[in-house]
Amino acid sequence: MKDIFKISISRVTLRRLADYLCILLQLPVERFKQISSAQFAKIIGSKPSRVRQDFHYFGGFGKPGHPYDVGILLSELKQVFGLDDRIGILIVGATPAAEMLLNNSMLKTLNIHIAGIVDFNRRKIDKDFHGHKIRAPKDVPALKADNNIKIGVITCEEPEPAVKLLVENNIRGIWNLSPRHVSAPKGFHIRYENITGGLLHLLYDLIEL
Amino acid sequence: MKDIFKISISRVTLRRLADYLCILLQLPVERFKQISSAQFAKIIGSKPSRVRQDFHYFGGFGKPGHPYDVGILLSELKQVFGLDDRIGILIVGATPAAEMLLNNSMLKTLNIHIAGIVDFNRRKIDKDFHGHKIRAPKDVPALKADNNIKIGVITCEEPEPAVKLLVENNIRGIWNLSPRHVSAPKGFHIRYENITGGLLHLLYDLIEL
DNA sequence: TAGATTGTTAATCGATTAACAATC
DNA sequence: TAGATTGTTAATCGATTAACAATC
Repeated sequence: MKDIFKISISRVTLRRLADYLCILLQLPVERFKQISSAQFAKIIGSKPSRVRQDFHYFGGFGKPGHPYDVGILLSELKQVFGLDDRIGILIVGATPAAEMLLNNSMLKTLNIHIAGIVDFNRRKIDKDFHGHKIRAPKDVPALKADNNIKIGVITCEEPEPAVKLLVENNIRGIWNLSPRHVSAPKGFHIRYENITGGLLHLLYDLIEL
Repeated sequence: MKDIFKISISRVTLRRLADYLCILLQLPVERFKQISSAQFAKIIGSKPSRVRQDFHYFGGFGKPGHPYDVGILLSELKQVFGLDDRIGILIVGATPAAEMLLNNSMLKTLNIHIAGIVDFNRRKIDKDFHGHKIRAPKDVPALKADNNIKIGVITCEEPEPAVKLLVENNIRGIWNLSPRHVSAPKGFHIRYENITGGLLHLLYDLIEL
């Protein structure tokens, strides 16, 4: 990463960079000390030139004549996403989606930890949820102070109160796994993750004529 | 949908069409009998001309001079994704991600039902999983015969045996929620759903300089 | 009819790709 | 050095957008 400026990177490129990172983390380390743009492209189903162009936006991560060094690549890609610090996320909603995140091995590998699970339902508060104590909304400031919480994840069906809570606590990244669109003030970043979208796309692919 | 031919539609357009459909399904029906491209664009954070262009690939879903009729739009969009028939999906892996899908209200609304949950772990087979009996891999042919199963969902960490099972049973849509990339023979459609990709994108957005 | 809003086109903008110079 | 593979450019290809004609 040679540039100090944060250049404007397209959503698709950024998304692919995330995929590259996840692929590297899944690779058997002993067998892959180096990886070429061609090998990479084959795994991900892309083209070597696209891989190199994606890296090029950040000045390139290799040296001409040699395949990429997996260790260097990993460290550069982690830096792109600000993963040098340990990142905390706050889950809003003690739901099956929350459990899925608790169970997600990639998050641990990325040095992203679940700093707490909050629920609005009073009967759930203080109960155990797969090894985590469910917290009350009023506990969020204390949790945030201790855990470098950058992102709040909305896993409940109704996103409005969750967004309100995150905005009040100035948690500026909002990952919306609920089915409804929602908005937040300027300075907050929301991502609507419509999981069924991928399934529908697949259904379209299956239609034949 | 005026065209009989399946035109080549870009991934981004198709993905937005899925989002449009999900938004319509979440809209309070009483208040929205009609919706204009401008209203739509505002909800989804897009532009009216892009909404209309997306619909235009399918010949357009409205009549000049009038906003779209929500009922017609819903029916057209469902048709785009082949949702006129009741679609069945098979879940491979009795995992938290599987529970998340069982709990997903959008799937029910889309007339997509979970036809069965299969696991490779013998100790899990025949046990109850949130109201579903966990099935053995050998039961898949019978399940498929009864349930119009179009898609198999891989929710376990290790995708290889799951893909093998789906290919053997000629389930041609493979929705891979596992962290690893995987390939399948020609004629099968695989979608790798890297959920952490969205989270990483959000982390990038939060970096400031 | 007049007004509203779509369908459709074409210009603009951005992403992909191939080609090759650079260089380890 | 020669070979390999990157970094970088520029051409091509595709998506977005604005503008307006069509029309209910």
